[in-house]
Amino acid sequence: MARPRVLDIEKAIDVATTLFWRNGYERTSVADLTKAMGITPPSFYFAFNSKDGLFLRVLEHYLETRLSYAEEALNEPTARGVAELMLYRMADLYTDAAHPPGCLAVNCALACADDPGPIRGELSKLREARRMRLCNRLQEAKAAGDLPPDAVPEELARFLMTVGWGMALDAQSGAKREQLYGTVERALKAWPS
Amino acid sequence: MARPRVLDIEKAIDVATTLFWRNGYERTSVADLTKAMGITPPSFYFAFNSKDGLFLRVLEHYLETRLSYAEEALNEPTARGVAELMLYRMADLYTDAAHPPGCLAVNCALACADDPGPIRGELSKLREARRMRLCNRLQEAKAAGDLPPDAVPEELARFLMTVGWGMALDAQSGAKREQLYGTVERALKAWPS
DNA sequence: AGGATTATATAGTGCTCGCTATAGAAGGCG
DNA sequence: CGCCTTCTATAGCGAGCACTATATAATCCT
Repeated sequence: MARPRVLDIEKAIDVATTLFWRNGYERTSVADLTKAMGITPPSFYFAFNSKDGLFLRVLEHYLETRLSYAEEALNEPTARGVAELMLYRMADLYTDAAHPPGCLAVNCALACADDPGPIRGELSKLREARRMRLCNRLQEAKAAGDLPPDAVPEELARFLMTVGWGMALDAQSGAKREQLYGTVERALKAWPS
Repeated sequence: MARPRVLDIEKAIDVATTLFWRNGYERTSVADLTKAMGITPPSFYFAFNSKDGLFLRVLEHYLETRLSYAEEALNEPTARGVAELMLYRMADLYTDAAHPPGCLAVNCALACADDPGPIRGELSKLREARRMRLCNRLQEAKAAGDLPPDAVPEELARFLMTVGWGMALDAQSGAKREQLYGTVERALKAWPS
């Protein structure tokens, strides 16, 4: 009908992902985003409605592409394998030179307000959902005799997530992949036999 | 010589600590601070010079009062005791109902810029210093035969700090003290015998 | 009390924030 | 082409930010 759209949404989301990842949600301004995307504010708001709206899309994209990489671990046949692969893939993700260090969700989690906007809630829901999936998988394992009878899936899942978040912070502070691997190996020593 | 100061610096720092702890550095405005302190901006700047200056004092105070509580663990006679007490005290601190949940330093770490101001650098230095102290203590232990010869103090220290940071995030997300205790117990299972 | 001194309060600085009203440029269809 | 639709650019909105210049009030020393 008319002038074709020139903005590449996919690429714009990639750019935004990098900025949010590196600087957090609040420290990334719309001006930064539009400048990096090479567009002007009206185009930005036509495409994404709001900064919040863009961030939610970035988060969704991050969840689908990066975190799913770690959550493939849930398909491992043994509970031990699940724990191992999940931690190693987290360590890989948080130290992937193709992206800023650390975890996008963790890096932004603390930098968002508690009351306004759906962002903090979304991040919290995301963390809870990940732990629930892991917990469910470990419950299956326990039912199948793949974990000792005294193992508490909820506790084990929380432990793994805690180590993962800690590694995300460590990576963002500059820790190298091998150092995270050391932490992973150490943490796995706590896994029930 | 003249009108005596009415502002209670100690109390003002306490108030600021709570605000920074709960909302992070960036989301706490000078207006929020002055309102909570019951003073006006000029008094604020007379007393603290800048928002950064206040934050550094808050951080110093936090380090001396709260974190020293966790670092008393370094005085434990055995390496195992050091690890145990440190993790438990972190869990206690992060779930102390007298303060907002989580760790002030962690809550603010990600919400600060990387280039401007000395804040991020200060937080990073603080984390590094804590790990170094712990690492040195574990090296002593190893030299004294209190840790196996194949133990790597640097790796163990990093592991403990990682679990601590993860717990800080978990607590800030609403985890209860007993749940953190579960994580601590699990983490301690990874400790070399 | 007088007057120097110092903390306070009012009001406002320039800046950046997220966001948008208005107007102009670019292409498909008759 | 001429026109209409759709995207884009310029410019600026009000609000909030960290911070401060000016003026006022309160105290101690003489």
